Amino acid sequence: MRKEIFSKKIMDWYQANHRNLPWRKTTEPYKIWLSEIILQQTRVAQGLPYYERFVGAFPDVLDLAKAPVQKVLRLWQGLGYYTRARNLHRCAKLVVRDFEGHFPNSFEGLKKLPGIGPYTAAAIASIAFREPVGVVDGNVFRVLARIFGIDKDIASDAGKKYFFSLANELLDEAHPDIFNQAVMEFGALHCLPKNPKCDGCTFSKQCEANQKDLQSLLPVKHKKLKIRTRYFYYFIVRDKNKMLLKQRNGKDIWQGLYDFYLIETSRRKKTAEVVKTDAILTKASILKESRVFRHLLSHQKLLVKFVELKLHSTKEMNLLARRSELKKFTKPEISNLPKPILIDRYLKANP
DNA sequence: GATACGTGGTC
DNA sequence: TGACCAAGTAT
Repeated sequence: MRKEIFSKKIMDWYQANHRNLPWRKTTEPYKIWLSEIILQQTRVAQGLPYYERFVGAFPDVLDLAKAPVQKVLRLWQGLGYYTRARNLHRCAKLVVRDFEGHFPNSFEGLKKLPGIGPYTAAAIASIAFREPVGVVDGNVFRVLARIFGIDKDIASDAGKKYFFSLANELLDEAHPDIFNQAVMEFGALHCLPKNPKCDGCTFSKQCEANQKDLQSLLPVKHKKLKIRTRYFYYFIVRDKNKMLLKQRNGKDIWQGLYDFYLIETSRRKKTAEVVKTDAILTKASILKESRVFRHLLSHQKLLVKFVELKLHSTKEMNLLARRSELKKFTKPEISNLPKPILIDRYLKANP
């Protein structure tokens, strides 16, 4: 699609469909900046009341700079990402001190300020100063990836560069403010992440994703596998020639396999702390405890400690067994059970 | 490049 | 219901 066609269509759509938002009624850099910081990773509906309150409390950058940071944080309360509020305040003070209350009027100048990255610098430069620089946010990634059928990974540096360069090629240099907001608004209202409104879309014929039915596959975002860290405390409870085991069920790892009595905590704790959380265990005496075993799964890191306990009576053991759905096994029986590899390692080291 | 940072909405 | 996502930035 020719650049002129794209920009005309998207800006026509914008003129007909855009929301009336307070920061669209001004070109004051202060208010554009304020709105952009508030809207970082934040929906309009959530940020709007905060914007109104900030403008009411701090009509210009000097008011904001003069305020104590606590007052800024108080107004920000509930919005999240609180570093934004601290940087907002830092930035206001810096603008007053170094620039006599005037924001730098260029993309490069703006990007140096705290809390202003490539997206926000481009947004302020284009909207407040009409500098022809393209914005690239989550909406722009999605809209361009779909319409132009781009399958580059938006999480990679190369992908980001590609989209930034494409956005700048397409940009209507005579109306960078309208163009940029048009692409974002189109992504926010029409070309939605799920169930985009392709029926009757102004780009239905030109859109690669619509033509090839790739809407749900674009944009491509390589999701980084995040590895969860879990803390396992295994208690080895023996009584005469029997020991307690439990068959694992549910949706967790090692389904159907057997392991020892397990207490899982959200963070690393001392064994004594963990024992205290259990009425029966706390009365037992600790025979010995192992080092922390590190066990890696594809998407989990287990930090496991084994603790051998001596209960004072068979009665206590039975109580514990019943409450925790543990079962008693003798040693020969255990060797025939399917058990997690970690347990196997421990048993071999401690026969 | 990966990760932390918050809250609220969506399917 | 547990991801996934939302006008990203700083480290």
